[in-house]
Amino acid sequence: MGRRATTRRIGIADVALKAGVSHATVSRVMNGNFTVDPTIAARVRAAATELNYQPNPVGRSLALGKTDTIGIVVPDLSNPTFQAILRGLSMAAAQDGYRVLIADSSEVSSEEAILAGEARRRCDGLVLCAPRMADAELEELAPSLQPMVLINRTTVDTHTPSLMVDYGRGIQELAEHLVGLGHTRIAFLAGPARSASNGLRVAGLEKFTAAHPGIELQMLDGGSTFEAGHQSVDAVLASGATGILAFNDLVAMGLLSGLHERGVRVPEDMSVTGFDDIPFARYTTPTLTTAAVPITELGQQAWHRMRDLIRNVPTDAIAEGPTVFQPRLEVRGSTGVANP
Amino acid sequence: MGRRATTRRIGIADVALKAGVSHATVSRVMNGNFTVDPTIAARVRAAATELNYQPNPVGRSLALGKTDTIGIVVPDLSNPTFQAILRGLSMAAAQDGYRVLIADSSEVSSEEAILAGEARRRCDGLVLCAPRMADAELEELAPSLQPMVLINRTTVDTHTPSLMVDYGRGIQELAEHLVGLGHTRIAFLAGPARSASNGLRVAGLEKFTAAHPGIELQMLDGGSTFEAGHQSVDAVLASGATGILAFNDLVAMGLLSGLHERGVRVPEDMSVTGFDDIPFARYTTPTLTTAAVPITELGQQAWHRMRDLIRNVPTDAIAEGPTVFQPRLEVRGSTGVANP
DNA sequence: GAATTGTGAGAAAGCGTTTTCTCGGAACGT
DNA sequence: ACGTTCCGAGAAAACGCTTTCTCACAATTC
Repeated sequence: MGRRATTRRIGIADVALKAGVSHATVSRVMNGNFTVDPTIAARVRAAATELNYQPNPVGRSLALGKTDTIGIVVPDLSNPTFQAILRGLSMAAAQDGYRVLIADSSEVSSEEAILAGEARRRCDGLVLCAPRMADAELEELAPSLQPMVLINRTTVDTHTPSLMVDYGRGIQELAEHLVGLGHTRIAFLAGPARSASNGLRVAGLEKFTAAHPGIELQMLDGGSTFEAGHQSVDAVLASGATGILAFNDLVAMGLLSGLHERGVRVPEDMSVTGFDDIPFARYTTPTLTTAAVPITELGQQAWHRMRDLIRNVPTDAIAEGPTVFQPRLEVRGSTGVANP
Repeated sequence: MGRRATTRRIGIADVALKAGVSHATVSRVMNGNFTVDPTIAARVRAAATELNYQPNPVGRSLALGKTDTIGIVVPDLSNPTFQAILRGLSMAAAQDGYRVLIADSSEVSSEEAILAGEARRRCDGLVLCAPRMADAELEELAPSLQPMVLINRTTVDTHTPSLMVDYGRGIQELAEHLVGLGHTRIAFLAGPARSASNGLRVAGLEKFTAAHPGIELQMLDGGSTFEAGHQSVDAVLASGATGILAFNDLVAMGLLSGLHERGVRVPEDMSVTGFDDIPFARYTTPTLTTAAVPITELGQQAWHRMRDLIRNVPTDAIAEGPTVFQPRLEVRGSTGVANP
C-alpha cells in the first residue's frame, strides 16, 4: 500500500466522481474512445479540465505495459560525440512522443551491464553505446536488453540493429589525404586500446600500409581526450613524422594546442587530422582537417531503428546487417603540403 | 488489462511459485525485510537468481509512489553549458541511485510548460532551466512542478531552491579587467534579449558604467551561439571598441574566429572575453580570458538540493534565498593591454 | 494445562490506469 | 406486443509490486 501523500494528487477517481460517471468512462474519454455519449464525454472533459486532471503516467505504464521512454547508455557524457548522439536521439524520439532516460557509465565498464539492465527495465528499449565492453559480455547481455539498438558495435544475433561508422575507411581517406600532400612519415595517435572503434581504425590503417609500401606509419599510444593529445606532443615530435592522424578531434585539438606552445607551426611544419568533426573542429586555429561523421543524424537514425523495433515493423534492414555511416573527408587548415 | 506480451517477462509470481511461498514473502526477501525465516529467505533468493528475477520498476513505482528518477528541462542540448549541468546532475544523482530523464525544449518556449509538466509527472522532481520563460508563466507553473530546483531563475515562492550564477558580478570583473589593461572603449556583445542571464549581465554593466564615468560602453546585438559571434564581426569593428565582452564563450569563440579571418590580431589589436569557461575555452587560439563558472558543480548542487527536497530534509538553505555561484576571473591570452 | 505473548507467513488491499465482461435499456423487426 | 439486436456505461479484473491485516502455530508465563 502506498504512503500517505501530504497532498493527494488528483486522480481519475476524482474526475469520475465530479462528472458522476465511472472510472472506466473517464478513461475512455481521455483516450478518445468514441463509444461514449457526446453529452457525457463533454461533462467528463469539463470535469477533467476544471480539476486540471492529468493521467498518472506510472499507472498508465503499468496497465499498458509501456513507458514511452527509451534509455541510452553512454560511457562518458562529457564526450562531444556522445552528446551529439544523445541530442539526435532525444530530438527524434521527442517528435514521436518518447522521452530519453540517460545512463552514464562514467567509463566504468564493470557497471555497464547492471546499468544497462536497470535502464532497460524502466524503458521500452535501449540504445547502447559501450565501446569498451567485451564482446562476450555484450553477446551474453544482448538477449535480455531487447529491443536494443547498438552504436558502433554488432552482435552475431541478427535482430539487433546496429549503426556503425566506417572508421576504417575514414582513417584511410585521411591517411591518403596526407600522402597526397607529400607526407611519407605518418603517425597514428591511437585511442584507448580496448575501444572497438580504435580497432576499426587500426584495421583500416593496416589496409592502408599494405597499399602504400613506401609510407612509414608509426603507432603512438594516445587516448581519447584533449589532455591525451596535449600530453603526447613529445612522443609526436620524437617520432619524426610530419603527418599526424589523431584518434579523434579532441585529441587533435589537444595536440594542436601543445604544438602551438612548442612553436611548431601547423600546417607548415606538421599536418594534423582529427576524426568526428565535432562542432568546434571548424573553429580551432588552424581549422581542423577531419573525417566528418553525421553524429547527430546517427542518433536520429538510432531512434528510427528503435521505433521500428517497438512498433514491430517487419524491417529487413536489420537482416541486411549494420547500417554503416561513411565519414566524409573535410579538408581544412590543419593539413598542408609536406615540408621537404 | 495489459496486452499479451509475446514472451511474458518473469515476475514476482513466478518466483513465489518456484519457492513455494507467497508473493508477499518474495517481496519481503527482495527488500531485505528481516522478519522472514532465513531458510525460506535462502530458498526465495535461490529461486530468484535461478529465474534471473528482477523486480519490475513500474510496478514498484506505482506501489511506492516514487520513480527514483528526476527530470531536467533544458532549452538546448547542444549548448555546452546545459550539457555540463546535465552531466553534473546525472553523475551526482547516480551516486544516490537516481536516474535522469531529459526534456529538451529545443528553444521552443511555448512547449516548455507542457514538457515540464509531462516530465515532472514521470519523475520525483524536476530541475528547470528555462532562461526564456516569462516570469508570470514560471510563477504560475511552479506550484504544480514541486519538488523543483531552478537554475538561474527564482520564484517569489520561497520553497523552490534556486541556483544562480552571479553574471552581473562576473561581467563587471571582466569589464574592470579590461579597464585595468587600459581599454577605454568597450563593447558588450549581448545575448538573447529575453534571456534572464542576459538581463543580469546588463544590470551588472550598468553598475560598472556608473562606477567608471570615463569609460565608453556600447551595447551590441549578438546572440548566444558561435555563429552569432562570427556574424557580429562587422558590428564589432564598426564600434571602434578595443575591448569586447562577449555574451559567453561560444560567442567569443565565434568572434575570435571571425577576427582571425579579418586579420585582426587578438589581443594586440583587440581584446576579447567570454563567459562560462567551457572546456574548450582554454584551447582556443589565443586562449580565452573568461569568467569561470563551476557549471558541472552547479549541476551537482542541483541534485543535492533536489535530494533534500525529496527526502524532506528541513533545510533552511532554501529560506535563505538562492545559492549564488561566483564566477572566477580567468585571465588567459585573449586580453592584453590596449593599443594606444 | 490453560491463557498470553510473540513470530513468521499468507491473504488481500491498494497504488492509478486500461480493458474486458456484463448487463440494462432503447431501437428495431415481425 | 414480444423477441432480438445493438449500444453505451458500470463493475471488475488485470498490470506487478508493497504493505497492512490477519491468523496459525510455537513459545512463554502463571
